[in-house]
Amino acid sequence: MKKNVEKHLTLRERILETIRDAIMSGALKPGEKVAEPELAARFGISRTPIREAFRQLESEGYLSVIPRKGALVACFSAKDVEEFYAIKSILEGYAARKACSRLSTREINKLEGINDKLREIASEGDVKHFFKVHNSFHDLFIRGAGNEKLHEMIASLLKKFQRLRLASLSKPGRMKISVEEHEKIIEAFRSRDAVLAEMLVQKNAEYGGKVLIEENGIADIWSCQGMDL
Amino acid sequence: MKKNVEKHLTLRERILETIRDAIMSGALKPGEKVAEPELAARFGISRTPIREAFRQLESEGYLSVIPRKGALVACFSAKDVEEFYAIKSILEGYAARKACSRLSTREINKLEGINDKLREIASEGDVKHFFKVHNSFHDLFIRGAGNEKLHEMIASLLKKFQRLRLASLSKPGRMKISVEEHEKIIEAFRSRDAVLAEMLVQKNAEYGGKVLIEENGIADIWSCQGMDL
DNA sequence: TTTATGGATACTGTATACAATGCGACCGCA
DNA sequence: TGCGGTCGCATTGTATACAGTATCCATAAA
Repeated sequence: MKKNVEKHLTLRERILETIRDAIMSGALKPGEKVAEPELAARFGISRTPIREAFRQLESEGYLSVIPRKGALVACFSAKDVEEFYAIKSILEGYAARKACSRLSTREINKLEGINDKLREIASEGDVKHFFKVHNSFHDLFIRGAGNEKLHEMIASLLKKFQRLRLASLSKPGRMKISVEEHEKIIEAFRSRDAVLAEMLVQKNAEYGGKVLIEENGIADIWSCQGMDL
Repeated sequence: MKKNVEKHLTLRERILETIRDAIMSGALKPGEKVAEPELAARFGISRTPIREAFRQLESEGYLSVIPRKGALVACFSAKDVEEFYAIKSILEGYAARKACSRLSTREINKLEGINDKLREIASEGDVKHFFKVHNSFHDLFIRGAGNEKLHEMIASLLKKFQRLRLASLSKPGRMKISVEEHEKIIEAFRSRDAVLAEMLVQKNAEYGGKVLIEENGIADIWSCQGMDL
């Protein structure tokens, strides 16, 4: 009776989104155990769709399922973070290089518009809002590379590490710096300097990682001390 | 009573491997429908573990599951192939660049040893054997980059497109050229020329893709004409 | 007091039963 | 003959029941 539109989604699909959101938002913490019967009771459904959702979440890297023991929310080690930002840097850098010759003037203007908005949000200090708009900035030029698989790969990678990136942007002054970096990137796009654009985007990504690793690390928040995988 | 060692694998894990192998080897063709009841009957198990395996295979990109319609083996379009080789090129290239300064002389010698073996197999014309050893060559220097996540990403990407790469290597003369390219790559490693190594590995990957796309394409074998998604 | 062993409990893995939806064939009508 | 609708079957989605195993706690022995 409520939302007939999305009533055609299967229970599995809905529970999948629910759990994934809970993990990304931090409601479910890394290392925390996720029990099937509890979720089944909570949502008033059987274990079957939940188990199927678990399998997908495991493949996507959100859960570590240990046979006959159960599912744990995946943890990040410092090395994971380092590796993540390295890969992000390569892939986004490549996307920027390719996009440089493909972006229309109209799209570059749109990037400028997004960045103007980001500057505004940054001065207000609304990190979550900044994060959303920030994502659309990157999304735009990554799509511009014209490689759909690449776009998917980056998107799923970013999704998995969303918490970390949010934490990175939350560091004092990070938002402002981000806006300035974007400005330079836009400049490179305008002058169709592919090499420069790639370099700037790479630096941008690497900097995001450094901020997290250097300042007292992530160990206290995201890793799972005393837990083996 | 048969194989106690691997008896501790769950049915789901075993059926997962079985289906994935069937897809990678081509026993299950792209676009072909995979029915749960049939598999259940064939292996004498219930649908439950099969369904869970489907969810993983879907996340990994081997199956396209359409709600209430069933599972199809995923298809490749020409664009998929193009995009795949582009990504492979970037990631492997980066791995080579990083590995260049990290590989020990011992490891480089091992690469040389593998390539000698490849030359031998190439002259015999055993494509499947060549393929296996060829993979170990790439695996070695990709691991050498010291980025475990990168290694995983490349591995899962290659796995998914295994059929294509095998087809690429099967083109006449491709194996011999591959050996020669490897030689140059090893040379670059020896002289610790990271930029050259990256460039060569990229070219190597791109060439593998070109071979497939240019020569009468893949459309006749791998794509699914008249099928949407 | 500490450790080991036994059982109870709770959870995972699998099977089966049932519900709901989609597809196709057959029949009726124009 | 062609088109449309309805019925029935097959397949997918979900629930439930059962079996096997791991964990925890209590009790007993050293």
